[in-house]
Amino acid sequence: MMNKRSAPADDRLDALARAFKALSNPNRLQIYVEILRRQRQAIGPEHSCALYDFLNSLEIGAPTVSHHIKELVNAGLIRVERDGKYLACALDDDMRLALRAFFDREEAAPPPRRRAR
Amino acid sequence: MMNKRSAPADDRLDALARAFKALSNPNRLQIYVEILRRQRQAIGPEHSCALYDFLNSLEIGAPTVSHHIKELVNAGLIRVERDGKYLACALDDDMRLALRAFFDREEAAPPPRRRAR
DNA sequence: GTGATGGTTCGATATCCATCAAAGTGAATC
DNA sequence: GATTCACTTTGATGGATATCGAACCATCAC
Repeated sequence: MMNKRSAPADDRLDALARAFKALSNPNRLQIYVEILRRQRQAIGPEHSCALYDFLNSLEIGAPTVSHHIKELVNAGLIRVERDGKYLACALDDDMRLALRAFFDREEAAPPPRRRAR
Repeated sequence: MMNKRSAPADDRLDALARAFKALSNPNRLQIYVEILRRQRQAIGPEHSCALYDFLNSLEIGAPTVSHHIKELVNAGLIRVERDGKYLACALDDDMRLALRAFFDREEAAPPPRRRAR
């Protein structure tokens, strides 16, 4: 019956908590789902998923979308690349699998890589 | 290319967003994990998982733990029963599986039952 | 170059959240 | 029924967050 929590488990849980926080905002979740959907349908492996794609289906402005995308990146949920004028958002599949494993059963997943704050 | 989002998908996403929000706080996540762990180890199908069990491993007070438990219930993540003086917290397995399915692939899960606010 | 388009950065603001201490409730025990 | 134990309710408070408009930066097309 350990008192307080152990450090490594803490790190892992904190990373998960950050991911959950990123997904806790409906608009951010919607963005994540959209990326997931496009990836799943393999609409285009490249491009797609630029900021303005989300802008039309979400009643929020461009600055807010930009902010949300950054949050998803910081949480390790997606990766982003500049493609000329456009943005190219892609799921981080390691994180997706880590999250799935978390709900599979506890202690099933290796700690996802940390990212900058 | 539907504009704005469709209502039923919205409901489902909102339910997920609420669940993620509940798990976004490290202390609340810790509580959830603890319940998950005890359920997994089948330490005792009954009792266990009372408020004071969490109190010792979390550097927060009893009112806050009480508040967190309520949030987890409202998010549909756990269920709670009074057992005499004590509390009996148990995972909601439907929600756990719905969350797992979400990370499996989008649109794989039936909408989890709604709960009172 | 000039424009236009896609995206970001910067305050500002309004709301929400985690936490606490103090007081309250309800069940067990004496 | 008085005490204790487990928990809850009720403000209060400090800090985080979502969103915006305005200004800014980068890239593409002339």
